[in-house]
Amino acid sequence: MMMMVRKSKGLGERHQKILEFIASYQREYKHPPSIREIGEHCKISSTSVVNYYLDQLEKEGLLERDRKISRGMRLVGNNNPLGDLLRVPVLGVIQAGEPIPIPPSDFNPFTAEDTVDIAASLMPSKEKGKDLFALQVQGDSMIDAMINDGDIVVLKPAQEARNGEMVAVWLNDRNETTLKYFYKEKDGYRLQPANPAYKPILLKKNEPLDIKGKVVMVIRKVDRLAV
Amino acid sequence: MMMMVRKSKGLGERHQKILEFIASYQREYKHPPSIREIGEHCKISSTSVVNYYLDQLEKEGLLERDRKISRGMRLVGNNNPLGDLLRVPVLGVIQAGEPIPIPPSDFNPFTAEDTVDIAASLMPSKEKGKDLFALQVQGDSMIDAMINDGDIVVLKPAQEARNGEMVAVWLNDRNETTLKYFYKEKDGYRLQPANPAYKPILLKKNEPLDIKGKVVMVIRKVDRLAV
DNA sequence: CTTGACACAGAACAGGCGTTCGGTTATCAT
DNA sequence: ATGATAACCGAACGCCTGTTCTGTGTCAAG
Repeated sequence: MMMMVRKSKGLGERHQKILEFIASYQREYKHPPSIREIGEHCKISSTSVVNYYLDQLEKEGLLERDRKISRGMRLVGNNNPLGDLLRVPVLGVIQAGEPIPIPPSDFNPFTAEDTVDIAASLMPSKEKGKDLFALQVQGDSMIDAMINDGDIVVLKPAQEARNGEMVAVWLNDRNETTLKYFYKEKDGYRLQPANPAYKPILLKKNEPLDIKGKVVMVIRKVDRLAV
Repeated sequence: MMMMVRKSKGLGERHQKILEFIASYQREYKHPPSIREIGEHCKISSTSVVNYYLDQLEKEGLLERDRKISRGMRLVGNNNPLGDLLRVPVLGVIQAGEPIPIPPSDFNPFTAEDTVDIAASLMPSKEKGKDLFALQVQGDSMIDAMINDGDIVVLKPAQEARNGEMVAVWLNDRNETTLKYFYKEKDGYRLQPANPAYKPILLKKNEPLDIKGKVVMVIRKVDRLAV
């Protein structure tokens, strides 16, 4: 009888096939396959052999298994078609002259109507708390922050900032919220546009500084037509 | 004995609790809980009652179940912490004076070293093919396209474009690839920067127009410090 | 040729887990 | 009061599924 012998130390043909099957199965059924299902689709007649391969894939670090649990396996890292999403509520619209809404502490993302999903892998682990919120930019008011009409800005609530962070700040004299890089200087604060073609705003120490949040991400969907 | 009676037709406290438990369990263990595990954490002593609630949640359209399959349940839509990701390969860097790389047809996302995950829900369904690719912007060369140093641009391969679409186009005379809105005009083409503070580029009909791809998304992570 | 590692097959075991059914308590309209 | 209905409980049934054990054919090293 013909036997497959793995020449190289790496992955054999069957390892690859199993990996691909798990990924495609999970894409289709939204849950992992059972050992027997893997066997059927990969022409492996014994569950013990599938188990044997899964053990190897686990040793290779390509798979994680929850023993004793039905379908308790998942592809590790980049092979997993299903991944963690952060559900970020879109609280409203930001535009010149409008204050930005702040999420109430009892905010429940389950009942939020408008949310955007962000792959958790895109976020630094520090920001993965559930207090993130998003705003949709309306108009050209954020153009000096390199942010276009329609962009989605993801923010983390904050009342203060460190040098170089982009913050949403309420400008009392202009009666608007805007996005700028924040710098503390010896005689006050400098709010620097992201686009060097625009001039910074200088605030004296005695002027009120009302930071609403830090920008952690900007997302622009370009599927619509521009003007 | 005290019984919970659902006054409103909507979700009761227990429905909510079960929903939240499934989400948190799935976030932690990467697979759905069993009926008995739900019961334990939600103080429901009978598996039949959990089943009873799951049926209701399914009828409400908040849950999908694969009967007969262990842990065969998933939260529907926005409640599901695990979702479809698009694995977009980052093929390289785009900067003034550099041509952008084009993905070879035999490109295998499984072996790609550098990828970004995009929540599938962020993409219009049309673009969900696997031929998307991404580029990292280096330098300020794309500043007129409202794209900053470090931004990630997601592109769909294309050789032509319709009016109003943002394209990556090779400018032969300038010896660089750039991102502009595309417009066809009667005597040629107009390549319009996204920022109205910059002037458009006008191309005559006889000048070569070399479109590399259409921009479908721009992602800016603002966790780093700016200059 | 012997030995051992490897790649399998098949069967049996045991626990996990969804399902179902009979029964109980509380609320409410009639 | 009374029946209907919704919200439970507990136990039993039985399939699903991971695990384990015994055995076999292949191949390369000693």
